[in-house]
Amino acid sequence: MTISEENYIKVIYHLSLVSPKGVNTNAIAGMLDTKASSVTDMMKKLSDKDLVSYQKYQGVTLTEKGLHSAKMIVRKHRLWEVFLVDKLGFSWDEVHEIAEELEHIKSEQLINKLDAFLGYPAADPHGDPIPDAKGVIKKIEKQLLSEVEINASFHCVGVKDSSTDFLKYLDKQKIALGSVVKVIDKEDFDDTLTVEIDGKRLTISNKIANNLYVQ
Amino acid sequence: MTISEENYIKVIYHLSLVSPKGVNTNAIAGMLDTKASSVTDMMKKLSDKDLVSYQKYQGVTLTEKGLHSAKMIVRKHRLWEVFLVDKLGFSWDEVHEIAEELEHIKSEQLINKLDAFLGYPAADPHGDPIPDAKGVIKKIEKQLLSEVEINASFHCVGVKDSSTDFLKYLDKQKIALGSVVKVIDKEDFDDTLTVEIDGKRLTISNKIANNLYVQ
DNA sequence: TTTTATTTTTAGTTTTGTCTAAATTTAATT
DNA sequence: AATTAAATTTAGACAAAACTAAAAATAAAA
Repeated sequence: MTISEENYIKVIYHLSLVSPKGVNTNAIAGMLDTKASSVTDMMKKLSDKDLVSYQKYQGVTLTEKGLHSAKMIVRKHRLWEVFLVDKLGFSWDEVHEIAEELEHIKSEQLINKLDAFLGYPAADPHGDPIPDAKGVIKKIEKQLLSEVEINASFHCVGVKDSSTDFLKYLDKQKIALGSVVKVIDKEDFDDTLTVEIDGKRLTISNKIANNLYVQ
Repeated sequence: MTISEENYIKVIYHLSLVSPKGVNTNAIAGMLDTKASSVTDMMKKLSDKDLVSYQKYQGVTLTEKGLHSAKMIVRKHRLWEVFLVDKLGFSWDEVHEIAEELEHIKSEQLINKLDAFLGYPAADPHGDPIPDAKGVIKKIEKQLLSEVEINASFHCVGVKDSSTDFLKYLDKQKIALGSVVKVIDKEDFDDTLTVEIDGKRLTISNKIANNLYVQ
């Protein structure tokens, strides 16, 4: 499997989680910053290799084989992210790009030894679950901060949108995975929250609360 | 710089150490398992990028820029090898291939953080020196075991040929970097050595002794 | 249900890195 | 010094992965 093929498989996997009936050409092109025609070409190739099932104009889904490949790529990506943050001291907004490269390193032995070295982590630095060596993903039960009841306490366990801007905002406010959050008050007009994070009081917009997972 | 370009630069660097006057096309082709005509094509491209200086039929040498790039690739390769052996528990005959992939990961920050994480090692698991962030390589004074005087004691510090077969031989004989070697006797006829390694007596062919560096 | 708009695919090119086969240059030998 | 041998380069072709522009299919709107 080439790097390019792996990138297509990975994108189809992520889009499948949102639209499991079939992923359309334009969506893939958008994610990969390429053109729809290039996607069509690649779908034929991946279909020949039995990694996706594809019928003209009908969108694509991953085959069993393709799904497994996708999970292994995601596994590698997330394990490398843990390594970069826990061992090398990167902050969580810096690791995505580097992990995009590292996820294409081929050795299966490497990734399993890395997994052991890291202590078999369940989630990456953004709170996303890490598939095990067989591809099994343990679901992490979590709610968006925007949806929890008032006056209960939670732990931050992940982010929905992991764009650099959002992660930098969290860093600035000293919000990290594991931080304890308690919703003190919710404004009816615009859903702005007053929260207490690690004992510090903070006002948070609905957009922020809608991007932060708690448990 | 593409992965292919980096591989050419790296090979030219290694060949330059043996023939500093200029590396010839066929030698490069041999190392990269490609054809001489492909090498010629690539030399034009690398020359345009000012990474090598190249004149038809006259062989190539690295430019200042090319030399620096080569050292950075070697730095990455050897640091990753240290990581694989010291942190992940690979044996020294398993790491080369994986490091061949890892050496092409782009981030400079990554490699400097990795260097720090590993404790700024001076040499890789085969005893080869690791260039620092500026490209400076501290020479390791070393002699081939085949060339040392009888009855003196040394430490193993590296290997010349790091082929899998040779490394496996060393593993089998429990010879590792750091092992203490004392030459007891040398056969005049075929230069076979009788040595004591970590207290254990062993007979070693000249071919072996000629591949093992001591200090 | 036509017509229009959008999405997707086809057809034909481009670039990168490779190849083969032929031509050229350098090195070696007589 | 002329001839042969070896190494190197050119010319032309190919596969992978991308592109543009045009054609075809599907979805949306009148």
